[in-house]
Amino acid sequence: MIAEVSFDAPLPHPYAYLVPAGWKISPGQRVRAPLGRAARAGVVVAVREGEPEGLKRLLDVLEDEPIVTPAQLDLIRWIAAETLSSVGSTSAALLPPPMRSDERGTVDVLPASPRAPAATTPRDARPEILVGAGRERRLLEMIAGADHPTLVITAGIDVAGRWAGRLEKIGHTVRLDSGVPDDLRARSWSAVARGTARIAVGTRSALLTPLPSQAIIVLVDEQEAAHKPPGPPRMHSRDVVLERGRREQARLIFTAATPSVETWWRAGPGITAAAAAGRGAWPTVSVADTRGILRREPLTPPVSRALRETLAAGRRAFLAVGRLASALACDECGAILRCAECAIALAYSRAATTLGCRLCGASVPLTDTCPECQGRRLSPFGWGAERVEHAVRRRFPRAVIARYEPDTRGARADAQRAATRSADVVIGTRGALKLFGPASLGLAAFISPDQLLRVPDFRAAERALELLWSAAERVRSDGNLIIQSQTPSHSAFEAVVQQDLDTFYRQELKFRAELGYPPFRRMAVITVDVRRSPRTADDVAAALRGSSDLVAYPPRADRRTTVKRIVVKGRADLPALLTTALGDLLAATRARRGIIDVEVDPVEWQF
DNA sequence: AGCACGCCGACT
DNA sequence: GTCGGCGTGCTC
Repeated sequence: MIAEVSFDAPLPHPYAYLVPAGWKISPGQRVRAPLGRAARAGVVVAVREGEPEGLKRLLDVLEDEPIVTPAQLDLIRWIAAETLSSVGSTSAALLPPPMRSDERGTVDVLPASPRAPAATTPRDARPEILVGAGRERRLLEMIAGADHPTLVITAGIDVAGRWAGRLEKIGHTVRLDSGVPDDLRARSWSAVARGTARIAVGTRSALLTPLPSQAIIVLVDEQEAAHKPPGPPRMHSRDVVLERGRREQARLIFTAATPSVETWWRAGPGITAAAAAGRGAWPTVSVADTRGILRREPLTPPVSRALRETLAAGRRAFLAVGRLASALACDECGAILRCAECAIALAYSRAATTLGCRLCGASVPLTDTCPECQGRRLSPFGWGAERVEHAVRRRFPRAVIARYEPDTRGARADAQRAATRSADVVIGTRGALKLFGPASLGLAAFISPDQLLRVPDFRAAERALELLWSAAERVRSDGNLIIQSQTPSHSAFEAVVQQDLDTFYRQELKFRAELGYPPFRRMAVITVDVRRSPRTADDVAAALRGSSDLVAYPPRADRRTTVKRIVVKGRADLPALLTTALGDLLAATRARRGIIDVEVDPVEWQF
């Protein structure tokens, strides 16, 4: 017998090995086999008869039974094809790490009996969408009331942990994410497969957990970009769940405060009623127009007033700032001081004597002369956390103010957590929102959310809505959410003011349809490393132009790095068209070296 | 991915 | 005269 093995390496094809006599090897089983000089772990993707000459022998099995069914192996193949990735790297990302040999022996991985029957006529998966107030309570009730095993997928390990705690109150819950030790995780995987564990929680690595038929798969916060982090499997968990649900006839439940535009569109008219029914308590939301206001003061009068009232009432306030720090600009010619290397605005901080580049870390001495016009009137614009803090301190000297810095770790993170817990006013970026529970704030104010709408991403408005809505849910119904903006009538702001999702999505879908964006077209971004292969970008662009069903935009250089990007649009069959068009280029070594990188259905638009 | 081979610069 | 850079190629 010959086993075809796929490895977790950028190898496009499986490799054939001789199965030693007497071994029972099936597809979906993980093995160790010699590859080059080393022994490596891989997954058996096929077993066949054939000529064994010239083949090496398998070294070892990592499990006595397959860890996935043939149907799931087929799903892995589908994911690999859709993402233009290898089967080996896709399965490595979707399966729990193999147990060490000293841990094995007690666990039978996949039993013969309860496995999902292959769907005879796959129907389109229609997830139930839980939106609006109380959606998490409703989800818990649904899981408690259902008589079927449930797999809950979250975007992050911390969220998985929180849900594990909530679900434990309903029934015994196992965790399948890397927040628990590997051996426990492997045991939980097999417990779910055997049907002895009824409720399981995990992140992306739990997406393929074998489930009995009629299982429920829940995707928590389906709109989260964190459901598609970098690295394999290069697919949003939503798309994996939809395909799995379609193949296995599973019941799918998505939760979202603000569903992705794709999900809203897929859900059909029913979601409009669901969103309307989900309108719960809501704070007073207002937009403070900053047009024509002197740019020396980050707090508009409405925000100052609300902050005063909030502090007087003994409630807490959150002031949201953008990730971009403030910069220096010339009052005479308007030039912005930029990093000579990276061309991005240098960050200005009030205390520092230098300007810093957020990208390359370069430090430039503070100057008082405009490099463009030699003018002497450089002044800060944009509102970094530091400048906002200064403004609040000046007005409210007795308030306890804490700043939330996103990338703090270790002891400093603990100190920060303590500081933000006891502060009256927390100033921070969007990451700070997770510090506050539902309806816990007296005031949330967005200092300059217009930045969110200026990022060059067609999902900018959707992202802005997500953030603002999430803030609104954290404000008490007798509290205030204030949005300071130069474009106060923007549809994302209007949606939060009116607590009306439907109008926003209708407009957004119209815009997406007109401009040919998802869900009406699929997109891909192809990145080519110019330094290592200068002509490849042109070769790729030429290859894409050969396909009449693809629209490829000209390669665009990224000033900050050595890459060029090509944006491609196509229809539902985009991955297949890309595979055909790029065939030889992808098979070449340079593709595997990461010189050509294809990201299908990108969610984070790096500029 | 890892690892070998292979051809050009600064040094025990 | 070697040690070592990483460009190119291969792994059943």
